[in-house]
Amino acid sequence: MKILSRKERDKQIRRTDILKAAEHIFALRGYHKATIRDIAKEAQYASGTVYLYFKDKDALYFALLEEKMKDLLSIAKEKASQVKDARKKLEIHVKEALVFFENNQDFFRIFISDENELFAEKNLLKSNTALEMHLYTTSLLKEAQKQGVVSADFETERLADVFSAIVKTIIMKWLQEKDSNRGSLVNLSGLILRLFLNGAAKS
Amino acid sequence: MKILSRKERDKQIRRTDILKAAEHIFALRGYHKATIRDIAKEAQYASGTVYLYFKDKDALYFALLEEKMKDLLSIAKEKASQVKDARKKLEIHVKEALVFFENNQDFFRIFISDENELFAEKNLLKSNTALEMHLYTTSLLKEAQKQGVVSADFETERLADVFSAIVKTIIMKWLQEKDSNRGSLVNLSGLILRLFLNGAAKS
DNA sequence: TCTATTTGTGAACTGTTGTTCATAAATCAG
DNA sequence: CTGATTTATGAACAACAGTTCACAAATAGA
Repeated sequence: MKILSRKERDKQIRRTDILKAAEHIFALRGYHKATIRDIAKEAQYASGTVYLYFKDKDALYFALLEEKMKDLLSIAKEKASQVKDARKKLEIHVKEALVFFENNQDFFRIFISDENELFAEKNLLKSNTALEMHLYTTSLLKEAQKQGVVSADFETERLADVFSAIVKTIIMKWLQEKDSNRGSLVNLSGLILRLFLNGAAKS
Repeated sequence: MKILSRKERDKQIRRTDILKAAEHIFALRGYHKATIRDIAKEAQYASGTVYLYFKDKDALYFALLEEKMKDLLSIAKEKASQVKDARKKLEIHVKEALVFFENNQDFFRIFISDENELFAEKNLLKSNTALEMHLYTTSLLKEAQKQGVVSADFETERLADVFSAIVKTIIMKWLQEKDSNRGSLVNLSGLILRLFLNGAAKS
């Protein structure tokens, strides 16, 4: 039925509106200080309405995180799959992450905070998508080790952690710079790769 | 007066007991979920007593953070000042941090969470000691650049950020390992320095 | 147009937590 | 020992935020 389908579509749109509002408020205030009332207000709904679309605050938060991470992951995988060279794959991976986060700065803030919550509390329930992202990064690096681009001396797991940490750090600091003095985030992909692959020492 | 001095000393001891309890609870639950009641209970006091030693929850939290960071900073500075070579200075710096955090794991969790809170909210009030730590790391790297140990191509600020990020990442992952399979954290100083200075590429 | 169903509302309910304060216990000075 | 001062207590208070729900508005189908 056309009608029912449109109803479904409208429902999705409203759900997305709430997610957008949540993204903004969570990024602005952090999970704990963000209130359902704030989010509802931003989405131009009453607070009760939020509960028609999400079971509770947690479900809203996780839906937001999961869906955005899925977006990033699928984009990155798709683009990187178009080349064979491991170094090039890494480069594309970094660039896609930088582009994505430059376009989703609110989400980046939530993404970063979330990791620490998970670390601080012994909440072991890392989201599936987060795990997938980690696995994917690890697989890229393993391939790079096979191809001789990256030294096989290091444990791939640790490399993945450090690699991600460098990317995140560069993004964080870029976000903290005054808008006026900063160019596009993608310009920093070279810096990231050079630091990760060749280090800081004088060559 | 001897008597007054002992009273003062006892007061400090009680204050320290509360700080210890706070360190444990904050590390366990994170700032927001940690309650004054929990902390008081852990320190074997009633909740009101906490307010005899600290103005409010925030003051307790910041006192904890500041005092521990000061400890770390002064130890690291002292030890590193004993050598001239910039690479050696960096090495000592890393080792001291690793030793300190291995002995203060609860504090490390708080320390990490705090940075992200500061980033998530636009709370620009970074603590003085945190700033001092950053400045100190920067100065070490600047010296390393002068001595030709580290390439002058990079902005020292960014290097300091990345350097700290690598150290923190390695510690975080070490903390997450099962106690049984992990040796002392200090053993990882070589890994950190190699990754930071020479990168992950096959040499 | 009229009724049924879906969707939206926001006041009210509930539990939690930071903080205060009247009271009690402990310690001290003389 | 006694009154004064310091320190500790935990019930009570107030604010806040997640969640529910009785009711209202909007929409669909006839």
